[in-house]
Amino acid sequence: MFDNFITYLTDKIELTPEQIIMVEQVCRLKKLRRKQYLLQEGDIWRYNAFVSKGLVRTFRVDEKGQEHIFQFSPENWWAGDRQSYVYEEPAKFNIEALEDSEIILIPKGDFETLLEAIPAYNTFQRMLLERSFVVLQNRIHMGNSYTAEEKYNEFIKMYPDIINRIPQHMIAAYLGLSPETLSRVRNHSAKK
Amino acid sequence: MFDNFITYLTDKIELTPEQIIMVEQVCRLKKLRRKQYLLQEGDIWRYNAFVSKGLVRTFRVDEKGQEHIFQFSPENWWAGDRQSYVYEEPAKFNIEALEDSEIILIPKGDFETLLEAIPAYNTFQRMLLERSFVVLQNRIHMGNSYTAEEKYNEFIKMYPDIINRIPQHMIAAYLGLSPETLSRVRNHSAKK
DNA sequence: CGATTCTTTGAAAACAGTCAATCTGTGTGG
DNA sequence: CCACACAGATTGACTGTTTTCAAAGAATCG
Repeated sequence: MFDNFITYLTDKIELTPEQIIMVEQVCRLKKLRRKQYLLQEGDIWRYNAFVSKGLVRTFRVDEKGQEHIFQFSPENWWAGDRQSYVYEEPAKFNIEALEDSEIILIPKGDFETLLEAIPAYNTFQRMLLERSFVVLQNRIHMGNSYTAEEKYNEFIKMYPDIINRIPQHMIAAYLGLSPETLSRVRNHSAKK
Repeated sequence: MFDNFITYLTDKIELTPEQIIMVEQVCRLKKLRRKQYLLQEGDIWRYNAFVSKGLVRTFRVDEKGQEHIFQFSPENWWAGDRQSYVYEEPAKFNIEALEDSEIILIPKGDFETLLEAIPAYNTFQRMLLERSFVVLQNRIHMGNSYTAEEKYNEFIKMYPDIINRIPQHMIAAYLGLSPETLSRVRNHSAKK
């Protein structure tokens, strides 16, 4: 039931059989159908969510009603609203399934217990956060210095495996472009 | 000598006298004069750097030769290149003093030892990283959905205390605007 | 198949960037 | 103490990229 997740974990860190049981005991499986929400803006996010199957998007709606996608999470990625999680305040993000998905939820309290009980996991978790930090940093740089075309090229270079599972206008919403601009960029690039 | 830093730390977490000594023993003081560099692109960054006095900027130069400022670090903030630090690869960033500054350097290895020896510090460090993550997240959103004017207003709201210590064209380089655009935004806003 | 959703295309408008010149203030050296 | 040089800020005119609005076409889901 949690095999995907356990495989993912034991791939990264060594776990004793007892520790594996410990992990399994705090896992909860949640199935989502396409278009179903895992988190709605305004609710407080109190989980760590591992996508074991499917694809999920984390997005935000701005004052003008426009959607901005923060992250796509396919299998073996995490999803969540860190701001809501850390500060325990209402989420600004929504999380929605783009495909029928299976999510493993670990409640915040249990997760913290895990980290304390398994030092290697604590270290791994910190590394994960540091890497995510670097990714965000590069996205800021990209946003400030790349043209629309460069942004798109960077995206297909970074995420070649998921582009065909995501509607184009959502890639635009991720890159901070209008759908029309992205469409033009794609066709124009092809011409050259 | 390291008083500022020790005050900062004991303000956040409880430390025994022995632990304080432990911390002090791994600290190194580095004085920088205005325009001096703490890190140059291409070098590997192996420290944790706490600004105990002065002001420092972390920036990157893109292919077109344009500067993009990632962060300003005044007193009681940290500076560094996390990508270089984590992956031990050549830095893409430069760090330069904007004022005569005093920096406390803790070598990577020593810092990790500290975190292991002082669990409370480990937790605090993780919280710091999580908060930084949230800040970056919001900056991405800002970059994708704010106009030039909104970006500037957000900046003065977030960092009212340092705006008068930073030349305007550097604020522009931080926000991803041209200096001319920022100048116009400021005057135009005043008119209304 | 029917309806919705997604993509493409065109034309016009808005926004920010570039280039160039001028203006301002500051600090340095004669 | 003045004059000059230099870095930074402002302004204007122009350009270019991206957005917006609108409509039509294509694809997909139920």
